[in-house]
Amino acid sequence: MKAVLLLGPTASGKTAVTLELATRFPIEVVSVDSAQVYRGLDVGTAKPGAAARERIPHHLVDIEEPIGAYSAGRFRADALRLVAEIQGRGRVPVLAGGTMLYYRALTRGIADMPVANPEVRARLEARGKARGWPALHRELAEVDPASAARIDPRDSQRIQRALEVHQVSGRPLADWHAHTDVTPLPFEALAIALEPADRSVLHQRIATRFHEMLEAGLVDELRRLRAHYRLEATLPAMRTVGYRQAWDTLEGSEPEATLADRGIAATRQLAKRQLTWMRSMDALERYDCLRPDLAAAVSGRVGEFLSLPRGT
RNA sequence: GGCCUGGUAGCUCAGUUGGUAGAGCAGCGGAUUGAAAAUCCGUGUGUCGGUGGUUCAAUUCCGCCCCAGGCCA
Repeated sequence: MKAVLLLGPTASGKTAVTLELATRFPIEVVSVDSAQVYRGLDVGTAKPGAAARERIPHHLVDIEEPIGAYSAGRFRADALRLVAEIQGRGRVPVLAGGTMLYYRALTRGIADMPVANPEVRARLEARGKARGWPALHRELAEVDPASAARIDPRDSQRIQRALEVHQVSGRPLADWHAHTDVTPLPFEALAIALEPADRSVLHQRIATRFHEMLEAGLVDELRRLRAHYRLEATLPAMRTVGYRQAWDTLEGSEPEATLADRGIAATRQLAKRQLTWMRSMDALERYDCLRPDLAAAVSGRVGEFLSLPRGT
């Protein structure tokens, strides 16, 4: 069985490519996106609209509450299940998105370690803030020297996670990692990567798109979300690009006049990190996402891939 | 037209009692195993507005010019 993987940074044109693919193949899209999973975050995540979702089934979009927390581990399980289901319907799964950790969890596996534990995290968070993360890093070195050596003493999130896993399971994180299941994907994959030949053009697109999001009511959307849910700035959904900056404006900690610039800069930084991930990954077929015939070119390649007999 | 203030990194600015300069933000490179659109690490990219003068040496002192803002006409 076959599946198409479509990776690219924000604003690289993934949506346009999937729309083109849908005109030629019976596809269903599995979103590889850590922000589009949250219901209500529509404008700022460039979520596919009602029209697109009517034409093409989209999975892993709007599956979690804004006060919830999705994860790489859940993504791997969900994506594997969905690929099988889609193939069972005789259709072609297209896994498209820009959350590279999710992509990695899918293709290279993820250790079967304990899930997030909110109570333990809250406790560690409080202690980290009170004593400083280097102090907790020294504690980590006692129980999990391998992870401590790998993690920077200032990297709050990773120190917290490593201590959490140890406290919950009694085993060091490094142990769990050493036993990561690396079973190959149960399907044949064509992995397409969209990268800009000229970064500055992507930057222009990002700026244009962010201004469009503001005009489309990004701030009002956040205002409504805040009225309906008990949101906190620390929630994953509220730390996403655009919503985080709009949050700061609504709270009054940053001026509204700088919102566009702050959002655009954050988006550029996101794109840069996504591109760093992509540079380090192999087995990708790379396309310049700025070429005018991008959708047609990818579509042609996908047609070739799907018509080839299995295994050739 | 006259006077005043400013012109230094992509932006906002600091600084050099004369020895060619540094912060924040932005940018760029990297890490990335259940919060990842997160969390971190590394890294100054510069005819110091132009031009002439003084000086061993000028971004710094002086003259003139240009530009921006303010005040007065």
